[in-house]
Amino acid sequence: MTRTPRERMVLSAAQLVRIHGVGATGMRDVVAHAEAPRGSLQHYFPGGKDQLIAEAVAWAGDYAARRVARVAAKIEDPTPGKLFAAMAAQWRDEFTAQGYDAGCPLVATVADTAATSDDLREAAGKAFDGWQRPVAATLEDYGVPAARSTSLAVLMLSALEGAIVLARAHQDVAPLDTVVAELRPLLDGAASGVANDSFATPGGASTVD
Amino acid sequence: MTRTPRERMVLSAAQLVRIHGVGATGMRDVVAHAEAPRGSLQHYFPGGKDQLIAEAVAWAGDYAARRVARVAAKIEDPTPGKLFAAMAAQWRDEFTAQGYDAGCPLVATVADTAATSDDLREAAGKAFDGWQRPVAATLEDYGVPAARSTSLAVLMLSALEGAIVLARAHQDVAPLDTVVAELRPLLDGAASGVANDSFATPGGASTVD
DNA sequence: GGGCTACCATGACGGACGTCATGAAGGAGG
DNA sequence: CCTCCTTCATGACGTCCGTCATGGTAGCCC
Repeated sequence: MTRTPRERMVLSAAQLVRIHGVGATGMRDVVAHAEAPRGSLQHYFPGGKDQLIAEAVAWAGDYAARRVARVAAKIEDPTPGKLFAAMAAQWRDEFTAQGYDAGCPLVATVADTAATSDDLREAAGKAFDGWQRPVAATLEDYGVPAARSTSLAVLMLSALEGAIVLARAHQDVAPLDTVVAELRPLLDGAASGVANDSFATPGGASTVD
Repeated sequence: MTRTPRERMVLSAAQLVRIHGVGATGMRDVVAHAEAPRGSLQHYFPGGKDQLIAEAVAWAGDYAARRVARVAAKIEDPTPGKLFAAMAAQWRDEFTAQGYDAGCPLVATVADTAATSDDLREAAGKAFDGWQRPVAATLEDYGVPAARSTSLAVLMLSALEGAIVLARAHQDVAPLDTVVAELRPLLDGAASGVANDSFATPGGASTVD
């Protein structure tokens, strides 16, 4: 609570984007939520709404990255599958405790502005990268080969984001549990040096048709 | 092109939501895009914007379901992994051909309105169900046990939706290719009757910590 | 033909938005 | 004390939004 008004506004913007999306999040809503003076907007964010949202997206990316590091440190007997389960559990806990009003701000930003603002789309892309990097690094710590770790990190982020959307649509955490249950063996298998395609049809083409 | 103005408006609404999200899609934009008379809005959609968007979402769900059936019919020597690859390839092709402006309308609707409108959130949930059902049914046709097919369908939808978001953020189809490459062995393994948790730690708890 | 219904056209209303102009506190340094 | 600069306050402007009111046209049915 000792945060500067500027920080509060960025943080409030991120939270409001999670709930209402970029388009439906007004500048007046942000200052009201941040209990900040409205006049400060044009002072701290001369770039207008885009600058504010871009900073909120960047903050969200950093926050996600920090959260990965924090949760990874608390896993005992760590495996890739447990890391993914822990990441999903954070969303599970929030949904059950706080409801399904808030989703991922990066998804909301991409959905609303990918076609409209290159700046915001790029900011979201960098935020995703900043989130993906510690995931991949942690996977390597757990014994996943470097060549594989970024691929698995992309899979984890994709499955998690998609499950979040499904969970919100259904107001049910079941999709989160499902992707964790299904992905866990695959992820843990990658750490023990088992080849990726041990089950693939031998000699099968890697493209469809 | 022989579509009725009403159909054109629903279809245009769906396309505009894919690009701009729900909040930034205006009714005037819809009638302009559909080349429909503006006066028809209050006649065909007395429920206002919510009704129009809800119908667009429902249409999108039906369309996705039809597309699954259509693409499944064209796969030779079908396996679950090939089905997933084919579904991802449809998005891959669209991104490379048309650019990254348009995403999944269901994701955009959930991100924008999950906290605001129960009607739209529910419509999105039903649309996801209508999409998931033919996927699960096709998996069963391919030899996946019934108990497993819905779980894998949820995983496929989640991973696909998440990869679509990542692809749009990066303006690169790589995430789609990655999730297909990583998920293919797992999916194909499920069809040959291999147990899901063959790699899981024996007797391990299914929750983290 | 008269009347009824379906469909389309147009303009207006109230509100919310992002942005800007203007100006007032309030401490720092001379 | 005066001045400068950061920070905050407030009101206004122009635009766009979703919705509504009103009226016009076209075709079918009795």
